[in-house]
Amino acid sequence: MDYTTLDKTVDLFKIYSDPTRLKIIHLLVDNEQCVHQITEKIDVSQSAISHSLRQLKEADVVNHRKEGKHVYYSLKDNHIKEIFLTAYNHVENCEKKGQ
Amino acid sequence: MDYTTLDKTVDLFKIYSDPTRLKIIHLLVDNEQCVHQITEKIDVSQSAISHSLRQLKEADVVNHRKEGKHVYYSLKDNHIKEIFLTAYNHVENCEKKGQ
DNA sequence: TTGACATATGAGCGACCATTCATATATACT
DNA sequence: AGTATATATGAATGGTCGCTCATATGTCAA
Repeated sequence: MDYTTLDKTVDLFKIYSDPTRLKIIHLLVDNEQCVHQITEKIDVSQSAISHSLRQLKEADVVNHRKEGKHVYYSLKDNHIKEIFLTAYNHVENCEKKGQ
Repeated sequence: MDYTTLDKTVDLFKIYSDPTRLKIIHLLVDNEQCVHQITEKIDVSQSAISHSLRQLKEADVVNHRKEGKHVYYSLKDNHIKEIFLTAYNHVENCEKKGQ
C-alpha cells in the first residue's frame, strides 16, 4: 500500500471540484434535502444529480435516510462544512478586494 | 457574467485536486522552497513541477520571488494553508477511526 | 562567449470523468 | 394489477487536463 493520506486528501478535494457536487454541498450546508428538492434547484438532469449524490455518499461526505418515496441527504460532518465554507468565504473576500 | 462565487470556489478546489500540486502545497506549508528543492522531493519531471507551479501561481495560491538563478515559492495566504490543513487533518482522523 | 545549471513553455497524447439517454427499481395510491 | 411519482443505474461519449518530450529562456562563472 502506498495510498497515502495525501492521496486520500486529493480524492476528497476532487469531490468538491465539480459544479454540480459543490452546488449540492452548498444546498446542504443549511438543511437536509431530498433528491426532488435538489433537482428543482440545480439545472442538470435528475440522473446527473443522482450520480453526483452517489459519489458524495461513497466519499462519506453525505448521509442519506429514506422516508417513503423520498430520500433525504445531509452533510455528514462538520469538517465537510468547514472545508467548504473556508474556501467559499476566501473566494468571496478575494472578490471584494477586486480579484 | 455568471461566473459565480461557487464556480470560482470549484476552480480553487480543482487546484487542490491533483497529487503533484497538493504535494507542492504540502511542502510549502512549512517553508518557502525553490523549484530545485521541490523537484528533488517529488517524483515527477522538472517540467511537470514547473507546469504545476505555474497553475498555482495563476490561481493566486503561491507567491514567487527570484534570487539569482533560483525562484522561491511560498503559500500566498493563511486561508490557503487552512483549507489544506482542515482537509488533511480530517482525512487523518478518518484513518485512525478506521475508514 | 561558451558552457553549465535553473527554470519555463508549447505541442501532442492518453486517461479520466461528468453528462445524457434509456431503462430499471421502489413506493404509494386507486 | 396498473399507473404515477421518486430515485438509481449502466453504457456511451465529448471534453478536460496532467504528463512527457523537446526546446527555449535566463543567470552565473571561467
